[in-house]
Amino acid sequence: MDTKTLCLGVISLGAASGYEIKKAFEEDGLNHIYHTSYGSIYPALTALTKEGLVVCSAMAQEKRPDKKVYTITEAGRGALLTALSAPPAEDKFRSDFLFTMFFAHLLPPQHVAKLLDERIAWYEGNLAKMESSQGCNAFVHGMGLAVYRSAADYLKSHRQEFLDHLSSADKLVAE
Amino acid sequence: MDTKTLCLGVISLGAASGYEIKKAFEEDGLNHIYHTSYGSIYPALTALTKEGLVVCSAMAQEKRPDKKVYTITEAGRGALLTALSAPPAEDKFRSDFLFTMFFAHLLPPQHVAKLLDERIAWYEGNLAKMESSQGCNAFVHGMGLAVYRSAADYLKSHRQEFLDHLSSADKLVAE
DNA sequence: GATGTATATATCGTATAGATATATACTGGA
DNA sequence: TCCAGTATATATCTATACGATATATACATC
Repeated sequence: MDTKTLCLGVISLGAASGYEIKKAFEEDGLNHIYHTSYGSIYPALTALTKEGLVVCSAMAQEKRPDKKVYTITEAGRGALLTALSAPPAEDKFRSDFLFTMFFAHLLPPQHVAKLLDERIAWYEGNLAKMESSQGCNAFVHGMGLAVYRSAADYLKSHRQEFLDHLSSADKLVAE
Repeated sequence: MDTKTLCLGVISLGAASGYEIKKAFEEDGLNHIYHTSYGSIYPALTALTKEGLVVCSAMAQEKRPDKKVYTITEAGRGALLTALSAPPAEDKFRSDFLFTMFFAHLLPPQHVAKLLDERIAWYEGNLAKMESSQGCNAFVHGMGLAVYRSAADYLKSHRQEFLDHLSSADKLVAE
């Protein structure tokens, strides 16, 4: 799913600026589903405009920087439908944290404990945010909640076991 | 977590070739935790060798292409420890599928049903593979299992509800 | 008065993903 | 038997993506 499609999707829900598209991937229903950055969004919007899939209208704002609002065209709706009809790529979970835990035996136990606690807090913080906002698509929102909840639950219920396992393995090495 | 660190981590568990490092991120315990490609691995191995963090020994093989086996150095173990001690980035879940489901109202219902069934099968297939292999790190392996299981369970238990919701929303539009 | 956050666009360099090229050997089906 | 597909193995190329940075204004907070 390239950035052009991501932008087109957001704009299909209503005219938006690059800044607002970025926010949609941070706050709104798209959070934790896909990620993107200004470095990809702005060039994508320029390309979409050139291809006639969106139109741009500059908006002068009082007390705010000028805003460029992009609106989807009929051709844009067609292109979005085509892109969404292609077989979706595999779901990918990427975790610096789990990679680090894979090598926890190399790290001081108190550092591992700190990392575990921080990640539990991170998941719980996100869960609280997600639970308070209902998201625009209940099915997608619910899936995010289910996955994050299981991650938080797993970390909480296996934290001590893992730390115990690490320290007992350490003792064996010391012997 | 850059590719150099990913390679260094795998090599720290035992000497490995670029091909074997790739496999570690596809089959072994690192599957579903982090992803990388030859386009990143081979340049990373070259850089690691130049920096003296790994050493390369060419291995001629009978009936197989030559293999370059990389072994970690003491400096490499130090560099790995330093990299693992840095604060880990946020966990990121990226799903073409969920992004598509976010716009399910634009797609034919039977196509949405097909996508749901395929994704359920995909999660269940992965779960079966993960359950049969025990992984080298029980904690990390267990987290992967927990998350995938919750994803599969969620999709199975909300599939029909979602499809019903889509068709009823469709009827409202038609009226 | 200084610092931080929010709004808003844009670009730059590096890193990454994914496809492709090359080569050999084995396996399974038509 | 031949052909296609899969597995082993390295390497590179291009397009894209990420993350940091620059710029500018306004507002809140300390």
